[in-house]
Amino acid sequence: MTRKSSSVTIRDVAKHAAISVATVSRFINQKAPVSQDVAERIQQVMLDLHYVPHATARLLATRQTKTIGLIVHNIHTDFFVPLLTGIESVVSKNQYNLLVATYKSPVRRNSQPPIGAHNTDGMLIFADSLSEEHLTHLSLNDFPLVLIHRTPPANLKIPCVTVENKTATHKIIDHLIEVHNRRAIIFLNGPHEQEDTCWRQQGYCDSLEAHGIPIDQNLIMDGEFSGEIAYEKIKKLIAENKIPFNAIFSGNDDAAIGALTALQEADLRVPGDVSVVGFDDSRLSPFLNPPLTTVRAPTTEVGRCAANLLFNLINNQLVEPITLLPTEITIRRSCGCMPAAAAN
Amino acid sequence: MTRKSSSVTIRDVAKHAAISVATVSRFINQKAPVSQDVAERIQQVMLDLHYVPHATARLLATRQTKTIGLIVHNIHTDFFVPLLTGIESVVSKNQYNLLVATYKSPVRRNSQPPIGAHNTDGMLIFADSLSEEHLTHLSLNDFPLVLIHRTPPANLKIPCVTVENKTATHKIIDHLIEVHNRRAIIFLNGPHEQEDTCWRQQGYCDSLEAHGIPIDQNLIMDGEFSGEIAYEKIKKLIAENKIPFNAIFSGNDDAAIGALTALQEADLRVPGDVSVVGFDDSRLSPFLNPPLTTVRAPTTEVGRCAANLLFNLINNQLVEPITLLPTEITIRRSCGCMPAAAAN
DNA sequence: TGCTTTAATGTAACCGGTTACACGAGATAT
DNA sequence: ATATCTCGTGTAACCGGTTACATTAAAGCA
Repeated sequence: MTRKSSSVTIRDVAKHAAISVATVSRFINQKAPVSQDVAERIQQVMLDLHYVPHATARLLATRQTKTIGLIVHNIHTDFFVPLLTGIESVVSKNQYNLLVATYKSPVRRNSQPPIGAHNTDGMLIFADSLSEEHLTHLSLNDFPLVLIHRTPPANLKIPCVTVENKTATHKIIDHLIEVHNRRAIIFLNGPHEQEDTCWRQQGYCDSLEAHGIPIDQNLIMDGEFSGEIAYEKIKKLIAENKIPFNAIFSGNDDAAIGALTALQEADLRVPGDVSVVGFDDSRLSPFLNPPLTTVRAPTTEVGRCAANLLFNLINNQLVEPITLLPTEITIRRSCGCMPAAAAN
Repeated sequence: MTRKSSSVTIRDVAKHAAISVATVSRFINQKAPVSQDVAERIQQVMLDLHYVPHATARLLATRQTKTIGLIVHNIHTDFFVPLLTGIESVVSKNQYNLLVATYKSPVRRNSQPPIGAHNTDGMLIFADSLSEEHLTHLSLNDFPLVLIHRTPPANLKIPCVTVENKTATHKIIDHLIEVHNRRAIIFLNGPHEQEDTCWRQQGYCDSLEAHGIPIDQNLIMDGEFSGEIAYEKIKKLIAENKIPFNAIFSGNDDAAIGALTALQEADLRVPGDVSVVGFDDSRLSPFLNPPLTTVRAPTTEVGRCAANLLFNLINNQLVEPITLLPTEITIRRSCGCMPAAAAN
C-alpha cells in the first residue's frame, strides 16, 4: 500500500503562485475577493499543474458528503422501480448522489447499517429496514431522516411519507361485497412488521363489519407480499378444500400474481369463480390475465416527496411531520367488472 | 449550514478506553494484534458510545471508500431490477456500499459524472452512459472500471460483460421465418449509441440474408427501447398503411409492449395477423397477452458477474477482458406457437 | 495629519482517521 | 548473563482541503 502522493495539491498551487493556500482556496470557492493580479496567477498555475481539488479532503473539511442514502431491505422487487425513479429525480436535481443500501433488521446486536452520518448528509428509510434503536440514535443526533411507508416511533419527531391504506382497502372490499356480491374474502396479509400490512388489515376488517360479515380468522393468511408464498398458500388452501371462498384481496400486487397462478392451475376461473384484487397497481397489473383490479399507490410520488422533504431538512427548513398520499381504486377485470377499454 | 460536530470520534473512544488512538485504529482494522483485555475495553466503549468510523476521514487517510459506483442513464426501467439485484448481491457480500448515479452522455463539455475516483473504489458503467473521453481519463489513471453491455474503446483495456446478441437474434428471426412463415418483419431498433442495438440489427440482417430475403430499410425503425415510442411508431405505421408487414421483432421487451398495444388498438390479432417477438425476457413478458416470445438475457447474472470482476480488479487480480453471457430464445405464444403450459 | 475602516492576504488549527517510527518488557537464543 | 526478537503500545506526522483569526496596507474621514 505505497502511498503515492503523486497528485498535485493546493499547497503546490500556492507555492508556484507565490501565495498562501488560504487565498487559493478562497479563489477556488469564490469565498472572498482576490486581487486581479493574484487571481490570474492562480488561474495560470492551476492550468499548468493540472490541479484538481481533492473531493474527499474537501468533504472532510466541510463535513458534507453531498450524498443522501436510501435503506431498503432488498431491491429485487418491482416496487422499487417507481420509488427509485422518484427519489433519483430530485436527488439529481439537487446535484447530490444517491447511496443505496440493502439492510435487514438487526438480528445480531452489534450490526450497523452500512450507511449513516459518516457517509451521507441524510437518509431515506424504507418501512422497517431500520430498527427503532438505530432510528432513535440517528434522530437524537439531529441527523436528517425521512421515513417511507412507516411512521416514527412514539417519541421521535421524524417526518414520514406514506400512502393512504385503510380507506382505499375499505373501498375495494366494499366493491367486492356490494358490486360482486362476494362475502367469503381471503386476505393475503403482508409482513407483520410492516405498517402497511396493519392498515390494510384494518380496512379489510372495517369493511366486513360495516356489512355485517363476521371476521373469519381462517380467511386471513400471510402472503408476505411475495408471489411465491402467496402461490403456495392458495394452492394449499384449494387442495385442502376446507375453507370456501369466492374472492381474494391480496395485500400487494406481487402476491396477487401468485394467487392468480394458483387459481388458474386449479382451473378456477377469475373472476367467474373467484374475484381477485390487489394493492399497489404495479407495472404488471394491467397486463395480467385478467387485468388486475387494484388500489393505485403513487409510489413515484412517494419517492419524490420523501426526497424533497429530506432536502428541506438538510437545508434546515421546516417540514410537514406526516405526508399521506392519496390512493384510488383502479377497476379492471379481475374483480368481475368489464371496463369498456383496457386502457393502460 | 453549521452541522454540529457532535459525532463521536476515534479519540473519544481512545480516551474512554484509556488507550491510544493508534491502538483503537489497529483494533478496528485488525491491522495488528491487540491484547485481549484492551480489545474488550475498546469493543465495549464503541458500543456504549455508538461509535461509527467517519468514512470520509478514513478515505482521506487510506484513499479507500469501500463503495463502488454504478452509472446508468436512468433507473426508471424494469431492466435495472435484475441488474441491480445481481450487483447488490455481490456488493453486500464484499461488505461494500453501492453508489448509484444517473448520468446522461455529456452534452456540455465541462460536465463531470457525479461519481468517480473521489468517492468510489471502482465503477460499473452501463452501456453508453459515460463518454469515451471520461472512460479514457479514468482508465489511464488505473481506476478500476467494468463496462456493462458495451465493449471498451479501441485502445483501452477495460474488462466488459455483455450478452450474446447476434446469434440469439439470428435464431429468433429464423424462427419467425421458418416456423411461422413470416417474411415482412419490422425491426424496432434501439438507441444507435448502444452496442446491443448494432448487434441485434446485425443478427436480424444476417438471418434475412440467409433466407434470401432482401433487407428493406423501411422495415427498420427506431423504437428507442421505449414502450411509448414503439407504440407511436407502430400506430403511425398502421395508420399510413403503406408498408405491409406480418411480424415485429422488437429490440427489447419494453418496446414490444408498446407495439402490442398499438396492434390491439388497430384490431390486429397477435399472433394471428402479426407475430411479435422481443428481447430481454423481462418480468412482464410471460404475463403479456399473448405471452411474449423473446430472447432471454441473464441480466441478474450480468450484474453479478460485472460486480465480481470489479472486485477482482480492485484486489489487483487478473480478469477476463470480455465476458459474453449466453442468451436463449424463449418460445411463448406471441410468435404463433402454442406451448403446452404457460409456465412462468 | 492622525484615526478609523476596509480590503486582501497570511498563519495555523482544524476535520477524523491511518501508520511510520520509537520504545519498553518479557521470551528466546547464545 | 547478555544479546536479540517479538509483542503491544504510544507519539506525532501525515492525507488535502477549509476557515477563524491576525495582520498589513490603502482608503475614508474628521
